[in-house]
Amino acid sequence: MQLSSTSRYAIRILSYMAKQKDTQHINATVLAEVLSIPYKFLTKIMTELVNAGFLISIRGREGGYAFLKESSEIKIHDILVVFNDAIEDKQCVLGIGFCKGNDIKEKKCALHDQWEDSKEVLQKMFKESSIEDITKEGIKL
Amino acid sequence: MQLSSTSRYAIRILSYMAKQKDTQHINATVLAEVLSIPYKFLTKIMTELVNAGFLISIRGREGGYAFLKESSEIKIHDILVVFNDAIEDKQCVLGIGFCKGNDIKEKKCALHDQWEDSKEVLQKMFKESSIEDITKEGIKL
DNA sequence: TTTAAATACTACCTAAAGGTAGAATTAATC
DNA sequence: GATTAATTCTACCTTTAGGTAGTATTTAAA
Repeated sequence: MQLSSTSRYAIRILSYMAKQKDTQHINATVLAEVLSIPYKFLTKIMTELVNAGFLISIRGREGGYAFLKESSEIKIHDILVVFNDAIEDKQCVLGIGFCKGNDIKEKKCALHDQWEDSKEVLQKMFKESSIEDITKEGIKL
Repeated sequence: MQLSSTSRYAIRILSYMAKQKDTQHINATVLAEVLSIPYKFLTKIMTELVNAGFLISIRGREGGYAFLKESSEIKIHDILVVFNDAIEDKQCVLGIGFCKGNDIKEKKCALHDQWEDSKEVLQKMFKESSIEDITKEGIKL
């Protein structure tokens, strides 16, 4: 029960980039090094972050990546959506296709009520926390 | 961000078994059928549930599985531990090995504070809910 | 204009999760 | 005692996530 490592990498990357406010853009070699992420895997993730519209890439020599969206506008939830790691509203903790929620009592799954509460706390956290929010001085990435 | 399907199967199996109070024991063929779990995969899980001490197996003709532990004594958390799906106390949402929690501010990861709250809600749910608790009339498995 | 340093694309490799197959073992019933 | 219905063991197959390799493309600097 945890986020995929791809999602975790992505969050750390964006959070680190947000911390470097003074820098115009930053390249993959540096990111891979400071964040201890395999270079080739990181570039794959970067391309997805560009395609998702969070970043722009500057190609060629002296190139790199920079924010397209404001870091305050990028919520953790948005990142999880890109990497298929978000908790769907209707998602049931015990599986798919047999829990029909509160409508009909018969169709509730065994953990339905307990999960509803936890799910809301998690979703709230992911939907309300932006990259800017989680990027404070003194944190480790 | 969800439980492994193995864990979900295991919870559903135990929950279904707990519902059949009058039945002494129940066999794999029936379980696989009513729960729509591939028979061969189910038997693999059953063996793990036996080895974990939740169930006993009755081998040979007319055999099957029965509870060894009381269903009220089997917490969801215990099941998740068996299938390496539990949330560790120290587990950080952004990865392993770089978030040292509240001790030193410098070592907190970017989502530390937000995750702490959610983690506690989840852990509480998993640690306090027993198989008996989640096995109520009118629920779908 | 060449070179070097960067991203992008395509294809593949590896490990783990999910799932399957078949034979061995066990024990009640005929 | 033979048969049958059950669990168990060992080994393998398939899919997906995580990761790697190599080449093409882009562009600033020399």
